[in-house]
Amino acid sequence: MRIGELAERAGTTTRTLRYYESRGLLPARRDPHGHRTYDEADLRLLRQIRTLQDFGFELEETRPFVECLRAGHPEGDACPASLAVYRRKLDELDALIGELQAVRAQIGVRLALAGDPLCEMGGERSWKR
Amino acid sequence: MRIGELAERAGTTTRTLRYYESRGLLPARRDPHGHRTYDEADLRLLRQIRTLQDFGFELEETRPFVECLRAGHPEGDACPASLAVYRRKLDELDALIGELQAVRAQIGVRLALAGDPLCEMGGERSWKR
DNA sequence: TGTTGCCCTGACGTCCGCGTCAAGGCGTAC
DNA sequence: GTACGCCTTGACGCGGACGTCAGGGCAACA
Repeated sequence: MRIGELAERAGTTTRTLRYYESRGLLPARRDPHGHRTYDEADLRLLRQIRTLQDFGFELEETRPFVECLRAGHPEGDACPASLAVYRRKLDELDALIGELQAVRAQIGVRLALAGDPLCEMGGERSWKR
Repeated sequence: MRIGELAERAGTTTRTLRYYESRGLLPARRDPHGHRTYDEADLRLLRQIRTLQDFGFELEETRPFVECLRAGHPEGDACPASLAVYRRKLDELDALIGELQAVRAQIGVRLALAGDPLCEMGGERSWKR
């Protein structure tokens, strides 16, 4: 299949695919016209990238997963390098979530002090006002 | 005081102050040499901006707080517009924290499925591995 | 023959909060 | 005189993941 079809089937754009190729993440074969050609395996790689992107992974962080799939593993996270990225991401998320919860608490306090009766306190247990 | 002193007292840089001025957030008087001149009130405004920036507020979101202080209120969050920003930020934070926790849980599950015995499950109660 | 539709490369634009460099002015100290 | 230190404006750079435009090619269909 060509780039337009792959983009559509993965819910992304041709620009994105060309960008991935420029980063060496998803290289394409070429047909006699110089047009990029992809197969079902490429679609799987692309879906893996998109899933991780949706999780907030940077593009470079998806590389181990892609290479793992290309190495023949059935899942992108079947390789040690992928698991290492998972663990790093877990630590990053924990740190970030902690900071955001601290900020949330601060703002909650200030809202309460400013006399907003709709504001509940307590942090993560009461999300809705 | 001049720009260098204000920057140092607020723990920031002259570049940052000129940028704030270019955004209309912290305009400066000028002395006969054309040099920017600030007073203690400007330092308070600047500290307010920096505090909110540290909280993750965008520069534009700090504007109501600055204007509130400039209007003579003792606190930047004493005005309705500031409180509105607080509430919007709370909602944004809750949404973001929720998403991040969902992602964290997903990654935790995948790590566990991939056979990482060090990984604990359960989301926000067990942050450390 | 012309129009449509897909593809190509190259390059500049976007957002945000500045960092960094260039080129120059003014005042003080040595 | 000249070196230093602070100030000025203007403008380009950065990072990340693309969006968008310019200019052109090739094939199928009417």
